[in-house]
Amino acid sequence: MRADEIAEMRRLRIFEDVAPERILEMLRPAFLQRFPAGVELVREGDPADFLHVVVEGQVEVFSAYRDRETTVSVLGPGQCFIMAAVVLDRVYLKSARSLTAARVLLLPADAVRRAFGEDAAFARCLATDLAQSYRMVVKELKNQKLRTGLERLANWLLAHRIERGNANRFELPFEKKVLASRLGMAPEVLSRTFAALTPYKVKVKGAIIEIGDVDALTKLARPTATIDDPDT
Amino acid sequence: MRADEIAEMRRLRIFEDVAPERILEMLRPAFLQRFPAGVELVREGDPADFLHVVVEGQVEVFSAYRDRETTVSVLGPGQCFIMAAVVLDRVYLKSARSLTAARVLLLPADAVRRAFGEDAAFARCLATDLAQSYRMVVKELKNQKLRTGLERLANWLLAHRIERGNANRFELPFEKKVLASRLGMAPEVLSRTFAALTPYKVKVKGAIIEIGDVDALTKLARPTATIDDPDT
DNA sequence: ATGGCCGCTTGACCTACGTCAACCACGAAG
DNA sequence: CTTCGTGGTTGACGTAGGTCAAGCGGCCAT
Repeated sequence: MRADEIAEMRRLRIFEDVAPERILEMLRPAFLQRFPAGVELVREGDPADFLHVVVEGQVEVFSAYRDRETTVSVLGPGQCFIMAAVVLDRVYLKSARSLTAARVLLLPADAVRRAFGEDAAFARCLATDLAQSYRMVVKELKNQKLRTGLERLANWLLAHRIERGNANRFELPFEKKVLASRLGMAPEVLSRTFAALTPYKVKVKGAIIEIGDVDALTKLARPTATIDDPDT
Repeated sequence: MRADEIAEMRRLRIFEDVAPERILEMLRPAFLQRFPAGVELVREGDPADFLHVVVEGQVEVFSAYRDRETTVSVLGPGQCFIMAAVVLDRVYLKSARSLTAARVLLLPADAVRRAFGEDAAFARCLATDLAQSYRMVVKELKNQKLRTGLERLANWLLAHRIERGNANRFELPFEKKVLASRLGMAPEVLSRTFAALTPYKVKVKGAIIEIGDVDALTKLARPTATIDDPDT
């Protein structure tokens, strides 16, 4: 890794409050790798050799069972995945593939575990990160078990609107079939569900979404802090 | 708290590898409380004042949205809940109620956070516990998104059979309506789904379940380590 | 330019599941 | 013993969502 790359890496959230020497020690055996789109980075069931951090691009985390497949999340720069498997030295529970061309930082699992065992600041860092991840999944589980497809889409749109700085017009960050899988429905159903939102002034033209009446959509979606607020 | 109670508490899994003085320091401001069945212990959306540990009895963790409700998990002795909220100093994401009469250890949140900040062993303990909890929820999310009700029930039965020491005959640990909610279906649907398992030699007489042909049920359920194995 | 591929949409149909209501079994309280 | 309440079951029906197939439009490569 080059010096400028190392400088870039140490600003990652997982290294917050960790001593600089410790960060360098962990980065020494690490790789910063480039992948084209559509590559499987990690396969469910394999032992966890690396802690992965997305530096650039998008990574889809998904899982398969029988002939079905579902995407658990889509990660962007700064987010890392499969921390729990690395900390516990277990197999990956999910697979991951690059959705776009991507740069990924690969931290060898044993180095991470050693740092976890020796460095209290890093251990705390991982703990808070794990706690946040845990809460995210819990929210997603509630989203799935308590809401219909229409409600999930409506709430996703509202959450994404906020993420985009309250923009009432934005482009979908990934393909509709990925969104469908993330929301837990078939692509065809997503199409129909978008169509069902036209009475609420949601316009769809290709990947461009326009939310014509935020209040109407909010009344339909009924967002809740304990499911939809990422800071709660 | 009495001396014998304190001795009982320090054997809890969350205190593994934590120095005895530290444990005592955390237990000093703690309460060991008894609750009758059916009491709400924690309400979703409230700030997290206590880390709860079930010492005796059963606790149902659930969440509500609009007029719906779903149970996220049912906890028994030794398991603790809402750790993530305590560590991050956020509100509870889920509610909890006692399903039976129960004894619960209540550790004040600020004491837990102080110990987390000062004691590396305890921080690591929380981190691994959080990592395990994280993986459990991920498995449950996959269970929900990738399987039908029939598959969820079949797999739950197999998992529970193992938990009971490979007993082919056992009693349900809680009411069927709770099981239905845990599995993510209406109580009526659970009844019908049980009925649909008779061709696979599953007999139901009240709360007693008899699995007549483990192989047949396994062939139907197709359990997977990355969803069903609690040690994976 | 054009042929082919891929993502998306639409329609028709089917299945899994939720809902509502009646009914039954069992146990607690009178 | 009777009565009532609660948990569970069953039937009839409605709805959400999956599936299959056809068609459409944009985009890339020849």
